[in-house]
Amino acid sequence: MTAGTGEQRERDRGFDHTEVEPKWQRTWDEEDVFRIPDDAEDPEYVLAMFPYTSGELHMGHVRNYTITDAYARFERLRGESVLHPMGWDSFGLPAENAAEDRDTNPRDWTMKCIDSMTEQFKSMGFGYDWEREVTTCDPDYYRWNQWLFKRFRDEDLVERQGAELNWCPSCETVLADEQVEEGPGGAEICWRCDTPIDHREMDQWFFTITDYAEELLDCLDDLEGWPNNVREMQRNWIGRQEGASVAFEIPGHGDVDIFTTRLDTIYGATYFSLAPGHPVAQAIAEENDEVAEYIQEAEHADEDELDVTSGVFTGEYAVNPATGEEIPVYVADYVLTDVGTGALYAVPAHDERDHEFAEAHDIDIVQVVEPAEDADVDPEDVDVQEAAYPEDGVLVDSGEFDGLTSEEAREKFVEEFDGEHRTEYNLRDWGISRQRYWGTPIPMIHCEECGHVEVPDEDLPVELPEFVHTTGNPLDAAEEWKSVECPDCGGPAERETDTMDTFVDSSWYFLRFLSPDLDSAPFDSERAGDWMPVDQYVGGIEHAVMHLLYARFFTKVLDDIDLVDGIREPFTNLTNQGMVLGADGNKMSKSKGNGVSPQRIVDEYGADTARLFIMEAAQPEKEFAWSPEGVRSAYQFLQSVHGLAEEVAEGESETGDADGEDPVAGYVDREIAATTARATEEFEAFRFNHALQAVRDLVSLLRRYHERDGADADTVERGVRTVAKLLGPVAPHVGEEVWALLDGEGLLAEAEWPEADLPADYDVASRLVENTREDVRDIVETVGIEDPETITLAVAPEWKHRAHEFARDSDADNLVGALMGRDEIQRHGSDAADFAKDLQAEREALGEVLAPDEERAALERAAWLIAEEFEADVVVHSAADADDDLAGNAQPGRPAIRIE
RNA sequence: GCGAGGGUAGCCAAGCCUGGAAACGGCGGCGGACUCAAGAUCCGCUCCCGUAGGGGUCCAAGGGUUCAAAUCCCUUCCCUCGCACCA
Repeated sequence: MTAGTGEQRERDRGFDHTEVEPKWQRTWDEEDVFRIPDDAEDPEYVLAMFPYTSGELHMGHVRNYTITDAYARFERLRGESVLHPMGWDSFGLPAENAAEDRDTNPRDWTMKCIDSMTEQFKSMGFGYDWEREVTTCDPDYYRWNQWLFKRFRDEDLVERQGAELNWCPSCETVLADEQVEEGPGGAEICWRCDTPIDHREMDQWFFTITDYAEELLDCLDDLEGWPNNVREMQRNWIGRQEGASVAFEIPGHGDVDIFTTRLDTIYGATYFSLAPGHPVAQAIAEENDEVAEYIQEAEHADEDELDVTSGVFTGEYAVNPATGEEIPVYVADYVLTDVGTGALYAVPAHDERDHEFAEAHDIDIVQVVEPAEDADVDPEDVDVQEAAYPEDGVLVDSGEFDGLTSEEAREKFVEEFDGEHRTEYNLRDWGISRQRYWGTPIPMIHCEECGHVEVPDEDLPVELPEFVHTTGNPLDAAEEWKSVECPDCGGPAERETDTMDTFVDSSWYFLRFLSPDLDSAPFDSERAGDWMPVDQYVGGIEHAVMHLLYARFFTKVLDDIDLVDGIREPFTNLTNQGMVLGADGNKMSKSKGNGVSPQRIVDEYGADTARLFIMEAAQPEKEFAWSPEGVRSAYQFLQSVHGLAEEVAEGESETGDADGEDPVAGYVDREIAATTARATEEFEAFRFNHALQAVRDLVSLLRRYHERDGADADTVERGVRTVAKLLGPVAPHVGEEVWALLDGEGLLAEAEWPEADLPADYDVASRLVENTREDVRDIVETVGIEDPETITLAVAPEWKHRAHEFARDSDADNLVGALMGRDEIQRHGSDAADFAKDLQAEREALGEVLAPDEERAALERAAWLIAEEFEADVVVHSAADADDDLAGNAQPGRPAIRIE
């Protein structure tokens, strides 16, 4: 930074953030402003997704945490108890990698990161109850992962399954399905390191989240405080399919269950297809080399390597229970082992993939459904030999069932062919085993004699041993730690060396915040019943499926084992904050060099500037680009507010017209009230940028008024105090500073939010004023009046207002007639007739207007703005005071204007 | 392909649910005030025409409902995101 630049000088005149910000941070801390006592009743629970302990706060974090901090502060000012805690998602592979790179161990590295991040959080002025800090890698935390694992096991929600699993060769661990992403060319890659994954057959610990699939899906409909896209992503992920299963006999191999959503097409089944992984396919392979070869090929092929129509005839035939016919059995790669039952009957006439396959293998195509009468397709135009007809319709060629609709047939056939209704889900059980060190040890022991034995509760936590540098899993290398006595038989046994997926940690951390030090249970159940669910949860969209689904699952289980009282969803309202892009509009990245470090901005401009800029830039869900001009503008605005406060504080507190009759002060007063109302509404709706815009407008007005001769000092001071409060949630340090300058009572952080009622007729009056100002400008401009001296405004006469009101309420067919039938109007002769016609023309669109005297008062309050703008005298007349020429032009809500 | 969300002035973007003013803001541009000047700040203007507040044309395109449509309904086109050999 160059000393002596214009900006530097500017800064010397205003407040110095490097001094002001730490001062207030210390004060809040000393005063315990953000503490929430355990006996608080149903506080507002405001939560941001806790950060992974990378050691560095980036812009995304700053945005995330500014949003929750602003909202928490806002709610606190409104008199709510607010729970706004922070913790550390501190287990995970990056710590191990960092330890390897730096010749240290994951614990020390993580703790250092936490220290440094805590500093950064504090320098941003985020108001957390640090007494409730939670750290997942602390044995006092993860012992409860272990305890919960055992309770889940009591409920039969833990299973040991052998399965083919996703293995990341770089991370040397398995990954959950949710942690596998699609890379270039359709390859499956690791979500962390983008390494293409392998598949390995391993024994793993699973949480049987599928037991909750139905509820997890159904409850999404009621999560109205969640964004639609997140709910939709979860619906997709859970993937419910309603269908039926029916058995087909393959002689020599018994009954094979199929799953279908189109049981109505069963008469059109012309072949049968097994997934390569299906047990019957495997059995056939043992005697059939061609099948064995194909299976081998299919299992090792990468995506896209096999043709979509690839498959092999097995030589076997399945019996169609509907027709009694024998249809050929194929093994085909397009049938997936883990979808449905891994077996299906194929109906080429009514399924596009089956059609394609049938054409390639020269299999019959038999139509059994045709368009219903009310369909937009003519049955004549359907040629299933050409293309499949996959829509529902009416059955044909289906024996005695011809004429049934598809829907009726699906229902009927379940009974008819001895099948059953069945619901399939895409969701798989949650494999939580990870072959890594830096995680929660799974509290199990393997005994040769007794098998899998739990570690007794009194031996929890199973703590991690010293970290050793090794290839593979350090827990495997920790021989001494590994070897234990079997709790059941006392014989020699070995500890489980897998640790838990770190998503276990984050599935209930929001509950630990309620009672972080409790050592008899993971959390205080009674308090959970009162304080949960989280009212506002803010975090990134990347957790739409994994974290948010797991946390929902945990919450439901915890309720079912009576640890929480009737709370079945953890997060009532969810907001996904948008991305902060680089100034060039691209995602911030090292390679593009467009990143902005929060620390640099805080050093240079202060936390308040960063916070204000971020909150002004866009609504929380929207992305926005970093803008140096925007940052500077935020900084200057804060300086300007502070400057105004200083001037107000220094000025002699003379009161202009102390009697409160000054119409200009009245105007400013109404604007103060209106801004408060507007800002309050916008804060509530999470549209901070709109609230801040209103505050900026008010500050401009206050400055303008303050600089005016005879301005009422009380009014200005009241205005600036209001600004301090409205700005406080977003720019808390400057807010406190301004508050203190004006001798505010106590701390701003603990002050009371201002009353927020919109002044009477505010909207109508301000529209009147705006329109009138625009009209004056329009006239001056169009006519080209060089230097106006007097601007006269005249309000419309009473009778026009009455006529207007009458027209608004009237539903008379002939409005002109109805109006002219009224004596008070009719006696104004042709003026009345003309006006009545005008009213008739726009009768349906007539807006609300003020009464004549209110209209006049509103114009008088605002006259100073016009006077200043044109450096002219402004006179406001009632209809009676104005000369007839002028008054005649006036309409309700539209005063007559004369400019001389 | 299925699903969700979108398309608003030169650019970004509010409004749409709950129909009623060429349509909030911001950026950029233009004019003015302040200044020796520049910057910053403040006040205006920024679809077209207009010497008294007027007229014309507007919210992806087309159609419909209505006294009245950016807003409601239908059709088409385009964009973004999620899911997908899902039986």
